[in-house]
Amino acid sequence: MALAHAILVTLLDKPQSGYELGKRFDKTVGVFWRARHQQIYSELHRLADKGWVTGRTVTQHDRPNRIEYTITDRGRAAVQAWAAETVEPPSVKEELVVKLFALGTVPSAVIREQLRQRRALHQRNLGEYAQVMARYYPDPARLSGPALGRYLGLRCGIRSEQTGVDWCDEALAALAEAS
Amino acid sequence: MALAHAILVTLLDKPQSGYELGKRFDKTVGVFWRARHQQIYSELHRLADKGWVTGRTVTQHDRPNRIEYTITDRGRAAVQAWAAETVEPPSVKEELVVKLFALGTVPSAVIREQLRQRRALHQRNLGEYAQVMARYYPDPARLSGPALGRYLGLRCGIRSEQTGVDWCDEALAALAEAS
DNA sequence: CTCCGATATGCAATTAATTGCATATTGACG
DNA sequence: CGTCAATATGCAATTAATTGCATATCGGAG
Repeated sequence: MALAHAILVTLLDKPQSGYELGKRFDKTVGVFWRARHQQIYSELHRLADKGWVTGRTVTQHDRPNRIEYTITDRGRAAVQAWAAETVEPPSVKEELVVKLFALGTVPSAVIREQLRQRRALHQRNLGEYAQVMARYYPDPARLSGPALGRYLGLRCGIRSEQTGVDWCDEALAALAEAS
Repeated sequence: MALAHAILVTLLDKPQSGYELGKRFDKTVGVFWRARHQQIYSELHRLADKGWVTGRTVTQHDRPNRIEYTITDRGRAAVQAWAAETVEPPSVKEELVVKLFALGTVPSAVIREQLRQRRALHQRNLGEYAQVMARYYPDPARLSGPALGRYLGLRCGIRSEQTGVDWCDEALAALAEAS
């Protein structure tokens, strides 16, 4: 029941359509709670049924109409109640490490190739985050409220991507010797 | 389709019952691919149907009988095929960061409390990992094969728990000022 | 003797998530 | 003019995962 809350939290910022939410998700909250567009659309219907959001069709002439969702007071109350609940520990699905456990049965060259790809992914994400940081948070010391929260989320992303790069390097070094 | 492979990988080490797999999961592979016992039992049935594992009932006198599963050659082949496939990017569900995005609507004291709890969790995990490290990998330089893979998995866990602690500290410091 | 906790396995119902597909508009490219 | 990409929303089927419950044995505590 937390995708609902991830969507609500995004709507706190401003009213948005399902499509926008989907796009936005990729960059911000979605990094920490990924969802496909189908899931977002159906969750929005459920949220509307519960009265936590209201939808309004916005007629557009240059492109298909969109349905803009606004969080309601009851939705805001739901966010506050949820925020006060005990937080669940993070859930990770990290297939690459599972593959490492198969070393011995699987040739290390196969694993090394995947480690290189993973390293490149982390590096790419780091680059993107650096851009966001430079563009939106040039002066982190002055932040407060929602902006501070988003900044700290970005910092979390940066730290874990950097950790990913470092770990890949360590693993690649260890496997190079062991070849 | 990757819980199946997580189980197979664990069975590479030695034949195990569903119960053992469940216990083991908590400590090793399960850190990177969590699953409940119900899921493990039903997945084992599916794996047996596919002929990737074989089950054998072991009569026990001091406790209930258990079904010990052994990976087959076809199972081993499946592991190798899976290992060569492109690895999926890690999927994270990190509710705590989502909550941070609600700052402004949610009082920062609520978030701070949860950050403290999360920090304690990371610290606790670090302690457990340190024990495993001391007990099983006192001399990492000499490792090879499956043991090296498990060691690198542990290193991944240690690095990300440490990153978690550091990030919590950063967030707590930032929120203390902003109160 | 009864209850509790660890061991050991599992079913059934529900919810969450993925996969595959469907539809419709507009502008740009060739 | 046809096709492609981006915008925009959604259904249906399947799979994965969670929640809640059920059962059974054994040893130890009270």
